[in-house]
Amino acid sequence: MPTITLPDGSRREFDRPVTVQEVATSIGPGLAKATLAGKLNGTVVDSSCVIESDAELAIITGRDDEALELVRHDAAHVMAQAVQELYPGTQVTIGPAIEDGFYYDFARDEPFTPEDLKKIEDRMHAIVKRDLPIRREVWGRDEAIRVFAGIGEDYKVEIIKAIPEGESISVYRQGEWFDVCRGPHLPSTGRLGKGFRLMKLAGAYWRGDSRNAMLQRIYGTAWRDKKELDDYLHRLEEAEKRDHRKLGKAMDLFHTQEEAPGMVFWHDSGWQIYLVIQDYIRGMLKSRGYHEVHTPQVLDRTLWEKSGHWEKFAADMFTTDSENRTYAIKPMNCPAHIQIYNHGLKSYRDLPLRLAEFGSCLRNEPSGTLHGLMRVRSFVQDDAHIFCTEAQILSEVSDFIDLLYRVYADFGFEDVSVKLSTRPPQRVGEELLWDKAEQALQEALDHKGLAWDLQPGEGAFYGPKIEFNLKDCLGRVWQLGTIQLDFSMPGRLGAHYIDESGNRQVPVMLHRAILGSLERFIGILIEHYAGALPLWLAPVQAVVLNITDRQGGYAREIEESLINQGLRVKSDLRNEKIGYKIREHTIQRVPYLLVVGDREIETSTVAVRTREGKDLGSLKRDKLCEGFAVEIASRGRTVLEG
RNA sequence: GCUGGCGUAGCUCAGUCGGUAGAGCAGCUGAUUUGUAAUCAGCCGGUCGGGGGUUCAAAUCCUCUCGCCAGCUCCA
Repeated sequence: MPTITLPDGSRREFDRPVTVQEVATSIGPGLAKATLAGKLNGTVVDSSCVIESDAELAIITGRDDEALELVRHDAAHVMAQAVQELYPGTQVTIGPAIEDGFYYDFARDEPFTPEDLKKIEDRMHAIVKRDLPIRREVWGRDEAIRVFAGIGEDYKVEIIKAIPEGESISVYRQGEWFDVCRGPHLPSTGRLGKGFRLMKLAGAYWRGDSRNAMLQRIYGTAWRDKKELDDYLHRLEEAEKRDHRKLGKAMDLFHTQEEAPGMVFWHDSGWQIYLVIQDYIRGMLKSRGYHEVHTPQVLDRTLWEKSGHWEKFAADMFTTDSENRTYAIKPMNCPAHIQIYNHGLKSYRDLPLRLAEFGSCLRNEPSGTLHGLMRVRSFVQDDAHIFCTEAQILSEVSDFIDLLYRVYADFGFEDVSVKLSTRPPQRVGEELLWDKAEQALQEALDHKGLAWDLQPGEGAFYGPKIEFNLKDCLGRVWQLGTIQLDFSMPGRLGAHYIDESGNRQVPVMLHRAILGSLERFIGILIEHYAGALPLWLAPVQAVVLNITDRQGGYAREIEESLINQGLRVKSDLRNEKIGYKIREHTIQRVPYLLVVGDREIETSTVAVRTREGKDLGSLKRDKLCEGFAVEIASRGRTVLEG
């Protein structure tokens, strides 16, 4: 005789087992109609779920966030049904709800075309209209295997076989169509509504393994109603406008071309950003005890054999031959930095030794992974290697995390996700060392009060690591900073120091980068700011615009004086209307437009307009300079005002 | 690397059934001297990613190849 406790604390007693739907009906007809599912003791269940004993229950309606996942999962099922109705013989595999939508992977010899997508979507709407009740059934294992094998669903059979013995096998049925599924689901297909759309086609390996067959994946997005869908589509459109590849072209920052896949031709404006960032990082490192070095691009194969790269990553390295010797273009800087470390005998007094380099690296990334500035074959890292003792790990990692967050904040990034990756199955080094290393990283993270996710087994073979990630405008996550402990390479390459008792010891090496690849970082910056970079980073910080030829001399004078103050300024003296020039430079995201006409000459001022279209009025020249200086020094935290 | 899609002027894009390539912007020239997001007119501009093939004829069809895009796999 269950007593149901509702979210408001009220209780309802029943003299027999009841379903979620029945509880809803007992509360009111409006709620009964709106019921999609229930949350029973914290777990989302079908509205048809029978409650036999006392429980806490919340009714889930379209207003609840939990409804989103139900809708998406149902959309996947409805899509699978539509596909199988339209293309008999197509096998279904898996189809989960994901962020913003859902997908379903199909096995079919013939590829789906974009036109098919439209047909499938139309059929989905038809299935929604049929408003088929969705019913949960529990099948026996053998029966399930027999039925699915009987209709030629080989992948489903494999899925069923993978379900642990003893776990019940639930099948959801909507009309003629059914699928093995853990659930829960909506009460009927009609509840899916119109808030979905099929988005794209893609290949995907069965069980995510590139050795397996390639399936056809159809991605869709699904929301609780049409309006939410439209909002989402609008957000996507806006995000696309921020795409760094598009903006990079429009703002003339860089280009790529066929002859150099995965490599960037930086134009002067883009390179300006690059240089400002390098200068900034240099300043930060200098004040924190780093020593900047510079090492060769190309190193003999034998060095890479010793470091272990040749064996593990030969396919990903570019190589070159000369006079019977084979060289590799460096994919990373660490072996070279160890060479510098190895020059001269090191004492424990020399540690920690922090060697930094804007190291230019080349990696022969698979062609399919290249992506604008985000994934390239040639890039520069703000790389550094810290050689230290085990006892120094914690403080070095902590200092690094402080520095990293300081840098990210200066660039305007607050939303950083942190991951700790621990020992992988294949690794070098003693367990005790791994224990210590993982603990040191974890301690440092907790010490800083950072929220982080654990990625067990995802560490490098030589040591655990912390990753700092940011999302791009399309929601893809990219790694920027990292700090990795390495107990292997220093020993392999013969690094050591003399400890307090006069014994030789192998130092620990910390690989660390804050921005990661400068290319990727600039890509993220462009998208984060939609091209409107803060004043200190903008390639052109201001443009002086004259109204007529009469102010040409004055405009040049302003331009020169600002350049002499170290600002990046241009003048636009073309014989064009002021509106035309303003439009052009606004599109180019120039932070400040300085308009000079006869009035400004008379008063020795400039009329200041921001790229957002805000008119700051006429400012005296020294006030302008001062304002710029403050805005730059504060990294945009204080901006120029009229 | 794998699956699917795409590649036309500097840029954004159109190009029907295979019939010999077009617009806007940019550029150049001229006029206009202009007050806060596009002044007007004229001109120039293409080996249709590249190779091979089918055809009387290919941007269009076939094939190989390169690059780009999306996803998957990978990312020391």
